[in-house]
This record gives sequence, C-alpha cells and structure tokens, in this order.
Amino acid sequence: MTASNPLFADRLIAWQEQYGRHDLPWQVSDPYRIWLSEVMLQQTQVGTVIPYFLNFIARFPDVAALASASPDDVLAAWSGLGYYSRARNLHRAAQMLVNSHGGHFPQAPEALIELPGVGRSTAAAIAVFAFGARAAILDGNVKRVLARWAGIEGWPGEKRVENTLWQLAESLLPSSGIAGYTQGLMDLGSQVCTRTRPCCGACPVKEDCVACIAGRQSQLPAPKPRKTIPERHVVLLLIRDARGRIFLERRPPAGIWGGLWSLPEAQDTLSAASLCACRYGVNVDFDPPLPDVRHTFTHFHLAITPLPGAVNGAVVVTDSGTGWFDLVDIETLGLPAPVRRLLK
DNA sequence: AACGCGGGGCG
DNA sequence: CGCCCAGCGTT
Repeated sequence: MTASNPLFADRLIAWQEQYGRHDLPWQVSDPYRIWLSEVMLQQTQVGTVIPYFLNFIARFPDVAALASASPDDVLAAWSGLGYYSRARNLHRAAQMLVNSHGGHFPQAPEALIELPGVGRSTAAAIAVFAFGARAAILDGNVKRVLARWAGIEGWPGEKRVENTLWQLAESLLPSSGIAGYTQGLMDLGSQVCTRTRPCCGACPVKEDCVACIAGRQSQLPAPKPRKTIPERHVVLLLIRDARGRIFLERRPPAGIWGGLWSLPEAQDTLSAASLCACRYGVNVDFDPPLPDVRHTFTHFHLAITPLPGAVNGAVVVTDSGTGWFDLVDIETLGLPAPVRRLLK
C-alpha cells in the first residue's frame, strides 16, 4: 500500500460491490449450502459446480438429509465432479454434525477444521460467509493475487512461501465487510487476476501491484518446480548438394542457439520434404534417419534426429539467412556444439 | 501432454 | 515436514 491509495481491502470491497458475483446459488445464509459449495469448489470451477450444487441441494436439502442418505446416493450425486473422497468426507462430516453438534455447524474456524474434508482455507471460508468471522482464506486464486500484488517470490506450494502468504492474507483482513472482501478476493482471482493473461486494466489494486508495475505477471507466482526436466525432440536436416556442400540456416536472434548458423529444423521426419520445398524451394530426397543424438540444456533435454538428404545440381540461395557451405568452411562458423559434433 | 486445484494420508 | 495422490478442466 502507498499513502495515496486506500487500503487494499477497501478497494477490493468496492470492486466486489460493483463487479463481483452476487447471484451464486450458495450466496445465502444457510451454513449447509455454504459448506457444500466450498467443498465442491475445492477442486472444481464455479461453472462446473453450479448444476451439481443445485442437484445436490434438491436431493439432500439439509445436513440431516445428507447424514441419513446412503453412501451410494451421495456418491451418485457427486458422480462426474471427481475427487470422490470429498463426497465421502462430506457424508462423514454430516453424520458428525448430526451426532456431535446437534445438527448445527460450529462457528469458529478452529472447530470447523475438525470436520473431514475441511482444511484451514475452507474452514475460514465457511466461518466468513456463514458467520461473519474475521478469518483469512488462501486458495489457489488468492495465492496468485497476493503473490502478484506483494511480489512474493517462490512457489506457493513451498512451506516457507505459503507461510508468508498466510501471514499476508491475515494482515490484509478488513475490520468490517469481511464477506464482501473475501468474495472479492475470490472473484478478482478468477475473473481478473487469472493465471494467464490477467486483465490488469480492470484491477482495483493495480496501482500498487508489484507484478503489474514491474510487468512480471507471467513470473508470479513462480510455477511448481519440475523434478524431471522436459524432453524436446527435433529433426535436424543434413542436406547435401551435388558438390557435397551442406545447407545451413541462421537461427532467429532469440531463443535456443539464437543467431547461430545451424541445420534446418523440422518437426518430424515425415514433414521434412514438404518443409524444404515450401520454405527453401528445394526438392530433397531424404535417406532414413540416423540414430538420435541427445543433448541436455539447463531446462530441457533435446533429442535430435539427424535426417540426411540430397538435392540434385547446384541450388542458388537468395535468402541471406541460408547458405551452402563446404565442410572445411564450417569450422570457422559459429555453430551450436551438438550441430558441430553432428557434422563430423 | 502437462499443469492446477485443497485436503488427507503416508513415511 | 515433504511427498504423493486424486479426476477433471484448462492451457
């Protein structure tokens, strides 16, 4: 926050009143519906949840109805939503509520979290929407909003980062208007501060958003680190002419091997001939591919399939980005190491 | 084809 | 605590 901006929470509350969602079927006072919606929304988006929610409520209108239903009926109503342990936990929790809480929901997040299927964030959401508790939620949308706004580095799945986010989420809570604030945070994350292509122009907190100011929306929050680096595959074309020269192409200035001379690259062996005809205007007869060569970069493995081929007669090259080279001249060119190795 | 999603269960 | 899983939708 800067001195010239109203509080983060106040801007979010005002935004939610004007642009947020107010007509969702679980925006009611019934804790049962709020709980059900929060569990359904744990791994599933709003648009998918709505019909399941309406059907579920029609079949099991209250906690008692759910508690006394058969597991099969509950699972049937859940069928298609996925993560079926949610339905089993829901059923168990309904029975706990009937047997141990007189069929009523406890109000404190610390009590709600005891229900199976209710974690810290879901407990807070229920407590906020059903009972007006002053508690912080931290779901995927909120993590993204806060990580961007405050410029929090690191992957939010990492404990250290998550602790920081929880702390921030608590510190930003308003003293009043908690439900509108919490709904606003959710709505902002799902409608404006989206994972890809966020609509920062429509954001009520863009003025002091670290990611927006620095243009780092695509870098925050940091993605989950991959343990196995991805494997990429290219076909490199070893095209010779009648004089034994090799055909090279200068690579685009940005990206892998930027600006270096290299062998033409094809997606696969089958498209190589049409690519040569289309892009270079030469007809090439390709031989069977040579065995793959593997090369490891920092961020991915590259499997190279060398594909030898021949054109007949001399070919005049007009494009300055391509050319025919004698093998002896290639020594003096700037070539990527694996390509140089391949040519030997 | 890989990723993201909240919570639970495991070692 | 870190690690993995669940199932569907999105990218």
